[in-house]
Amino acid sequence: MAAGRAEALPAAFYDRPTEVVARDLLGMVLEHRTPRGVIRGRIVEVEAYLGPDDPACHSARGWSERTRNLHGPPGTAYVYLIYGLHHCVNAVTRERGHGSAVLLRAAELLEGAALARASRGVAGELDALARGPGNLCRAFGIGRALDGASLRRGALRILYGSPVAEVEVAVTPRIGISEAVEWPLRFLVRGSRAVSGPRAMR
DNA sequence: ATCCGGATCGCCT
DNA sequence: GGCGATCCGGATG
Repeated sequence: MAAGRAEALPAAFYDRPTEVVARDLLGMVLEHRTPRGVIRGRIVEVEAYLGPDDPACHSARGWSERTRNLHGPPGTAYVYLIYGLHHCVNAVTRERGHGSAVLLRAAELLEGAALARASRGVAGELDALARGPGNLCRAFGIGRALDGASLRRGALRILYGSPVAEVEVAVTPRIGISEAVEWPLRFLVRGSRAVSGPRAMR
């Protein structure tokens, strides 16, 4: 796959085992073109949710109206509300109907930091703007309106960036779940100051 | 009809 | 490290 071009990742990128997609999303670029301007960030932390056989995955409890887009074609955005106030954005993986996805947990802002700060309503440090899945969605202005949107065309896309070398990647258990707690499905860029979670998880 | 708990965050102690 | 904010789907009666 060609690197370094401002081109959206193709469906084939997403139509692979979810752990592989998750790991390969590190270093790719999340872009949201809004009426107010463009926000771009380098993805530095993700988690894989494997599908019906993964008890921590929303699809483990079958199909529902809320999780409809988790079962969409590869490269679909699955956005949902958690704890009544935070949004989380996922990239759907594998074939349509499988019900697996990668949660985007943190990004380093490359462009549109002022816009992101405005959306966040905070004057925080740059690295904290999109640290954590809820913060990432607020910084990028991602809400339920984007649930089901294609990440390959449209306002919200994931573009080629620079692949992250193996030595730069750390793998840990996922954060905030109560099932399959030990499964090593969280991937992060070592040393990135935008990564969320306690130090022990980095 | 009601109740529960969640892939979180920021402020409090 | 603990807790409240605040919504909605799913389970239970």
